[in-house]
Amino acid sequence: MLDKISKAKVIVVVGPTASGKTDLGIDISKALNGEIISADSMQIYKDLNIGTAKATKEEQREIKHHLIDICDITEEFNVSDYKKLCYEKIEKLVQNGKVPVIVGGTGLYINAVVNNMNFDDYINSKQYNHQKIKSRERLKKILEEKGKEYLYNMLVKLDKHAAENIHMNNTRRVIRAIELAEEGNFKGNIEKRNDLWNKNDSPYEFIIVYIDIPREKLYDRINTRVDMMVNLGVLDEAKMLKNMKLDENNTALQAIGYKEFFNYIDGKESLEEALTKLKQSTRRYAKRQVTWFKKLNCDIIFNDNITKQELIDRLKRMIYEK
RNA sequence: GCCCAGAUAGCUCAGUCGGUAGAGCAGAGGACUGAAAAUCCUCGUGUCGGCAGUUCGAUUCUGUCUCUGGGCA
Repeated sequence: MLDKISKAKVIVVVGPTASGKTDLGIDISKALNGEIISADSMQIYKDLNIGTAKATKEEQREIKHHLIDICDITEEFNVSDYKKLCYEKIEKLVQNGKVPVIVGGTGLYINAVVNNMNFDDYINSKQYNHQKIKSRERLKKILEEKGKEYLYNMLVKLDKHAAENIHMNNTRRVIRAIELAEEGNFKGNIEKRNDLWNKNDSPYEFIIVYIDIPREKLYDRINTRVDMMVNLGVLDEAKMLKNMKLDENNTALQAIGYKEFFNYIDGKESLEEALTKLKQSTRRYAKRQVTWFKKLNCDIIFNDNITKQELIDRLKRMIYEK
């Protein structure tokens, strides 16, 4: 009981893409003396601004945003990096008397923070970049030559419990699990899995706000936002990214909002077609996000039944009153 | 006006030698523990264009009508 009271409160704003997280996060931060910590696997990268729907420079001047623009496009980054940096930021803000407001749509990152996922054998991914890519190429070659069944059996031998949780067809995650097992990280081990959930040991108490928008309305917002991005100049960003000739596995290339324009830039497709595809993959992404957040234990659902002011008042009470 | 080809799931189409039907795409649901805006799994009942005829039985055969392509006038 005493424990709970003494824990620093952290607000978390989640919701699908285009649901209005950025605006809500800023409004909450303004009202509660907060600063924003982004939880977004793509806004991590510098130079991807319009397509990732980053807060504008003006918005960032109004309210400080953290964990945005911290990597070059060529750099590797992963959940454990994120979790570590995020906890460091939270600690710093708390010490400065600020309310941390985590805003983002990357379910895995949110999960890692909120459930205090344990990465005690932390390895800085940047240092191991080269080695990892080499081992990934090796595994991909095995997949190509011997097939997914062979690859899957490799994992079964290395880490049976990890294999049980991964479908054989999900070769990408099979490869990732083999990589980890070969590094000595047996994530599938049952005892260890239980250890990974340390929610109650987290030094912070997370107050999760989920933005809930009717599907139809969300899809409308996605469509108009995509059109807006074109006017703002995503195509220039897409061209820049394309000209970098990055490795096909590069994380930044996975971002929705750039690769969809590549065929148009090459003249193989009309702009219309590219936009249709982009809107579609954004909708699908939003759907996957909704699935993810449904599982999260949210404290407040922000929908038409509650005004923004009511939400803020409620958060205020939760933070300052016992 | 005449001739030909179509009309089947939201879209594109397959199929049923007559026993009421299935793919791809779209869409929906789900998973997710070190690449996650990625990756993967599951889900297909629809007056088979309308009406009539033949038949035990028609989406399938026949006739007719409507509509859509294409050709000839």
